[in-house]
Amino acid sequence: MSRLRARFFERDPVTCARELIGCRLVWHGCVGRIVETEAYDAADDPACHTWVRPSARAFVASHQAGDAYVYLSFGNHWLFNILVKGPTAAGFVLLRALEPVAGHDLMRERRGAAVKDARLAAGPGCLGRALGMDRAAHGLGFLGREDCGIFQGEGVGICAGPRIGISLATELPWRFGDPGSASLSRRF
DNA sequence: GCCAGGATGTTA
DNA sequence: AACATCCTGGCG
Repeated sequence: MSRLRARFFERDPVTCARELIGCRLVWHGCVGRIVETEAYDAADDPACHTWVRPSARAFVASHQAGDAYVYLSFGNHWLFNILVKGPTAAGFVLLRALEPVAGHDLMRERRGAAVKDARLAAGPGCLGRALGMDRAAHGLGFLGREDCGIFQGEGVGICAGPRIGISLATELPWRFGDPGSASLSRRF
């Protein structure tokens, strides 16, 4: 299985978001198959943080492709994005859902014993919680770390639809997923 | 099953 | 004031 390098993220966010479906995320003892992502474009996407946040624009300028962009949403949910930054485009890919592959015990500890395995990281907030995400991960170049990374997966059917939970640019079909997965945050 | 509402902290 | 969310409870 081949490890994704920063080069993978030196392309436009929509392409990256789509091609991440089916890949495996390794994160400090947890492994999950990426089954849902969203793309956010730094150039002209009103839903992207760069649209209204100088701090997000500064992040893009001062970090490298593949670095983690992590922030707190609604006061309790750490959302895990990956910086995409190439010659002609920049933005973020939000990781929205994983199918647990390994580290179930760790994830269950953080999410609660009652949560079904398939639902441990089924949603961006749940994913952050399951992985133990917090501000310490923000800005981290994790692709090359021993205990972290993303690895190529087998090809799967990928579908697209409108992004979830936003109020601007809702017409863009920039949510991607494996429609057969039981770990989607919502059905397509 | 579906929907409305509240918790909660950071940014601007 | 808004927000890239989640869980609960009320109602069919």
